[in-house]
Amino acid sequence: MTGLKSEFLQILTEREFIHQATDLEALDAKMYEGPIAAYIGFDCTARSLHVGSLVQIMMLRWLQKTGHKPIALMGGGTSKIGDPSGRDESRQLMTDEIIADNMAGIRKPFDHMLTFGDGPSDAMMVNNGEWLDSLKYISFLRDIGTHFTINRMLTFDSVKLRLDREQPLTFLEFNYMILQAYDFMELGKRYGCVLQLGGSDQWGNIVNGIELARRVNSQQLFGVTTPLITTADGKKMGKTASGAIWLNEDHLPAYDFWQFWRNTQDADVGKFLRLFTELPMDEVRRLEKLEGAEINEAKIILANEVTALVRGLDAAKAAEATAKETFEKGGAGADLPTVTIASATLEAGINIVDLFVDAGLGASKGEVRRLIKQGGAKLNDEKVDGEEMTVTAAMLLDGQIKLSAGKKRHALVKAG
RNA sequence: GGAGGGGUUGGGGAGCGGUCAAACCCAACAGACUGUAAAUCUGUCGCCUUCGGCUUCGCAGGUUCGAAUCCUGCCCCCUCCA
Repeated sequence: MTGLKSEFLQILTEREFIHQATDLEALDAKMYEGPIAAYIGFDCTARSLHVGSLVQIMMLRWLQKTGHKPIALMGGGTSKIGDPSGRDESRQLMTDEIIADNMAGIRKPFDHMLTFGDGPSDAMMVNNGEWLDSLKYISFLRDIGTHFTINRMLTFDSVKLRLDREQPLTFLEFNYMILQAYDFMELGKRYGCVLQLGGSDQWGNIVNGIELARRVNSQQLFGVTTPLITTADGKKMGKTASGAIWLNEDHLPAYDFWQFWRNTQDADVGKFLRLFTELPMDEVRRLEKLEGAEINEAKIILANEVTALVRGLDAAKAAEATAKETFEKGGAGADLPTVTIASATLEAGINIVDLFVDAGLGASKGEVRRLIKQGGAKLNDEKVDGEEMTVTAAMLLDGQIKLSAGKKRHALVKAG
């Protein structure tokens, strides 16, 4: 776009990652001059990250690809406090065990997506518990606390919002921004990290770190934030009926993950290709221009690319094969969710409604009955037209029965 | 501490003694149309085997033939005053 010189910032700009940035020209100059280290912090509040964090991880990848050093900071220490940004209520305090457990879960996708090691552009994973856990209160207050005025802290959105709504903000949470600021400075000191990336909700926290480093060390640090990613109809991306789109396989099977991307709205295809794949921009522009049924090609590519990135190539291929088999050939792909029913039960016969519930295609029998009544239930691709139907082993085709609820939800039943 | 207002089915939000499983909106789900898209239209949307039953309207009791609706106690939230 404009006269940016560094490859990293050019890419980020072109792919529309940047929402706000501090002193972009100076940062650009520095990144053009030579490799830098940059970090993003991740909360350890769940066992897996979801697609909301994928934007951030993509930035780390680009950082690595363009020769810089990405640091993934695990908030092992700060998660004991809880970030009040954008929240009306305090987080539940978490125990050390839970945090450690979460951290182990969150780690997983990073191994796919970044190359870790000791080389100059190898990624690092650091836990801020390393320095936060052992802080000495009085000396911390004297060294760091003097650089923060309450007056200013009260003006930050994360704080102001709570106060305006007269929601309690504990002193514990009030300290969060100071600790995150301290993190930034500490990473600068330890690893020469000069840039913090993050979501737009982290702007305040990032700026605090920059100011702290300037006051304490007269060091110039930089910050870049990404916009909140929304879908074309204005919703926050990544929420579906069945829940968040998790990055971890044990939270969301690869097939479902793939389907999420495959079902992207037309209007979002370009945006998602830019942010969540590394396809060349020429290709992105070509794909997003496709119209009518043709844009489905772009969606499949999107799904393949993202799934391969996050889950690995094999998972992506399996998911694509299953989708193809299921949707294009009307068959039953191996990657569909599968339930096993005891052979004896199946021999004796099981009611269709119960089977749908067992297969997870309905939350209650009532729901399944409704589904049948409305003509949305299928068994081996034949419409189920009565709730009295009994399913028996005789209906197994190649050892399995395919159940469908509507056009998109399928499951396989096997005898076992 | 004082004075008021409120907690209803995923969310918002009606209902204020029977006709209430509870209006309406959103979300969700299914069907039609399509392209595994969006928009639109139609239907559904507590649980259970039924025009039948069961369990729901912060919690626990009570009044009544009958309560989400009235009374008592408790818990939680909000607004205003101090």
